[in-house]
Amino acid sequence: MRYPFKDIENKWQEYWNQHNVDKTNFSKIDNKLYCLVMFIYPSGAKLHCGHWYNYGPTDTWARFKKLNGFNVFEPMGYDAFGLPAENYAIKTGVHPYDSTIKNIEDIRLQLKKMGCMYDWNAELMTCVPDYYKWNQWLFIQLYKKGLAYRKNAPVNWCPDCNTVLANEQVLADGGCERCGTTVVRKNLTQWFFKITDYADELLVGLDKINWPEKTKTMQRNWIGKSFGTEVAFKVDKSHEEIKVFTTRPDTLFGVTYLVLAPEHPLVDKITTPEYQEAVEKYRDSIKSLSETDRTSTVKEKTGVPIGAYAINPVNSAKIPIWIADYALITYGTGAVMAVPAHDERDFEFASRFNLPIKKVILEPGTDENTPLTIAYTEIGTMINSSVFNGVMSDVGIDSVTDFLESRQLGERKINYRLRDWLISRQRYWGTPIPVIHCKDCGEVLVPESDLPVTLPYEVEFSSKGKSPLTSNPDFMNVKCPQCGKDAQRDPDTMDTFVDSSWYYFRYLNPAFSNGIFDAELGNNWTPVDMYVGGAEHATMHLLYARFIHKFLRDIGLAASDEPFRTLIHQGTITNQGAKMSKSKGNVINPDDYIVNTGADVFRLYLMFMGPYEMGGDWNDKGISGTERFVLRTYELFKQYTGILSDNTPPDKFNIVDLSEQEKLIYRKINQTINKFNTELASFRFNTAIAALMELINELSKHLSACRKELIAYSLERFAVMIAPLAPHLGEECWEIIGKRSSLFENPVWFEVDPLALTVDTVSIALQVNGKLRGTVDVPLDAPVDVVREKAYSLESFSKHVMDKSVVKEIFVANKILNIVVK
RNA sequence: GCGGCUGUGGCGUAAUUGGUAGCCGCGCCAGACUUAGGAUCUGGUGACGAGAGUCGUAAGGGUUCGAGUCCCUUCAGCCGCACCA
Repeated sequence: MRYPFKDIENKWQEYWNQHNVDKTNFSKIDNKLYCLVMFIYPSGAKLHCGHWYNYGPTDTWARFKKLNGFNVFEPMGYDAFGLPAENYAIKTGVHPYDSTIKNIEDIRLQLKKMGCMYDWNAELMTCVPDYYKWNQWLFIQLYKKGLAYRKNAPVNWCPDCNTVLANEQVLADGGCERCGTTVVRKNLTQWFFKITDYADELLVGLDKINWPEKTKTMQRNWIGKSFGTEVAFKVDKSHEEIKVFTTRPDTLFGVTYLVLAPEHPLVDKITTPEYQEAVEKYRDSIKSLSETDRTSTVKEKTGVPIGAYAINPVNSAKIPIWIADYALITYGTGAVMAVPAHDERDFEFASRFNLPIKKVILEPGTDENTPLTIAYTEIGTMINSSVFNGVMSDVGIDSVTDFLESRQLGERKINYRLRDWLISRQRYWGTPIPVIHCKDCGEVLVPESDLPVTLPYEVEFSSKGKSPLTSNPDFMNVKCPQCGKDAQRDPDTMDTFVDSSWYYFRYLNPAFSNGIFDAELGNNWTPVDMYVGGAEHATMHLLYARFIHKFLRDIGLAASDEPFRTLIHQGTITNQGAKMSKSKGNVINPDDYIVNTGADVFRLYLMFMGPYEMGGDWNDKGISGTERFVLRTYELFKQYTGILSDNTPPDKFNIVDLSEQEKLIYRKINQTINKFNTELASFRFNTAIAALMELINELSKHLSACRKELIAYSLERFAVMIAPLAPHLGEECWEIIGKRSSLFENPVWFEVDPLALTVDTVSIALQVNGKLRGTVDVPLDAPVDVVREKAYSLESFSKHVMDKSVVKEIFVANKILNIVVK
């Protein structure tokens, strides 16, 4: 390849750097555009193809916007805390701080070679006190509002990572999000952020943001809002009552037993002595099961009665109380009213344990005596339901609830599947929790003036199951800020998702020392206009960040309701069908490509592979195509070096003055700009590149036959379009034809000449009975008579019409003439 | 099990949104330049057929003058959810 990519790419990277081309002027806000990619998680390997696929095309979009006149801010940073660095330390003895800093240095060099217009003044990393101090500050503000609290609860414990995990970090198969090890349940006292307080707002806010529907659906399902009724059942021969949550109060008359979660606190109180042993045995038997095993729909339902009975508040029926693991302590009240006739799970359970099945909703077309083979869960007529007999069950939901509310037997209730965010981790490489535990004063916040609580360097990493920080007495032992007596620091660190919940604010001025971030800048520059990152964060980072954003708004630090206005997920690049990972040894190293073809070619190829949101399997067979394209472009421009010095192209040409070949070129240029604008605006890089390839094919055929002004006109526009895609090449081409300043320093974008978009002749498809029988070229908007006449004079067409009677004629101007014959 | 997305030449893909299927690129074939070509340029390239033509967008059916596009059934792949009462 004769294209000197190395020289050219170095040259422009140096130029951009020296002239501060990529630095954002934050004072100009009328045309601001904040373009963000999910920052890099450096605690393991270096940049791979997937990162490039995320960052390169997004930078192309940002550059396109910059050329279009936007004041673009595009930052990059490092999500630098986290388990991998610590696990690496356990394995090799290299301290997480050292390995992370080293890694970041390597990654920074790689990033700079990509030629993205990151504002390096804005670079940040989360593992330094300057940053995590504000995690601690945030924690304190949440605590003060009652939104950070500690409780003992059944939590997800990863035995391999030796730490608890948030619900969001447990995979569908019950594995740990980081290492895949099966997560077990443990009862532990842990710190939580009360995201559930924002459940409803997190739900309705989704309607206002431009995110992929799929992601919004996932968040909606994760939040899991359901409307229902809470009904109180008295326990027979006891003062206790059991509250159940149900979405089907219309089936209340059909309750034949009650189920408590095995962990339900009432179980110990109301189990009768003769059942105690069986209950304990049952509880033991399910202890070893993971949450996923317990909630698996394929597993046969298990449970035991506890000897106590409950009274149905609407008909005073005495019904047995059971415990069963299909009742979850973590959802609703931890108790279920079982209506086997109208709930599949209850039906299965009742059938297995010979519990009565009482029909209270009649399926249309059946009668009371029709036996049930499966639960009937649809709408029907209520029966065996006292005063509600004959009412349709969908109406009955409200009527029964009204009835219960009027007698104080129950009330309407909204339940969420979302649970509070467990943020403490029994790990070292994270933000220390700013709390001191005092024997007398209990949990005491570290005063804000004492922040940051600095993460000590010296710790023992392999202290299994205990927070590593406990191994450093200098860190752990402190005086209580309230009473001054000996006390101990909280030994846990925060989930790294806390770091990433507000980093987009900090980017605006990472050196800001008067607060978590510069709120004025924050108000001017957020929400983020475009956010690009992987879909795997749908119910983790992307949910947490929305929560924290709303909290920051509520304490007066943010003006908007949502952090990310538009969200796009890049597809996944796989290798031989498998996700690239270090452990599988199938990672494609982009560095090799940069050395062999240059950054421009590589990012062009990534964009050309296919639709951005689809991703695909890695295959470099086609890279020579983009290589050739770059070379052809470069050589075309070289042919016309300095053309602008003695030819000043006009803003537009008058089409009628142009020769046939000039018309062709003039139209093609304008059509391409037009197409390019719409394609690039919506991240369709592949089609934008295809349009430019078509253009260069056309240019290399006809450009030399054009007058100099039109050549200059065409090349100016071509350079501007190639620039966002291949920025070094774009700048170089811009310079070759004689432009004096950098394109990205003085952005330019050309208007389309609308007159050049219309053609004067169109090719019309001729069909007989829907089959193509030829085409004719006619003037634009030619009437049917003209087209018909031309069509019939065409033998390949007319021979299919001859000797047949015309039934119908369909004519769509400029498109098609279809004759239906018999 | 439920829900969603996807399925187009040898390959990656495109298709003005119901109107000439296969743009662009890879690969392949032929030619040009060349001491040489795994460089570059030009042309060709869905299948079958000598040709007229016929067939062709996972499979089958339907709506329509006309379907890759809309509807129904089935299959395959990917993703999400999975006892949430």
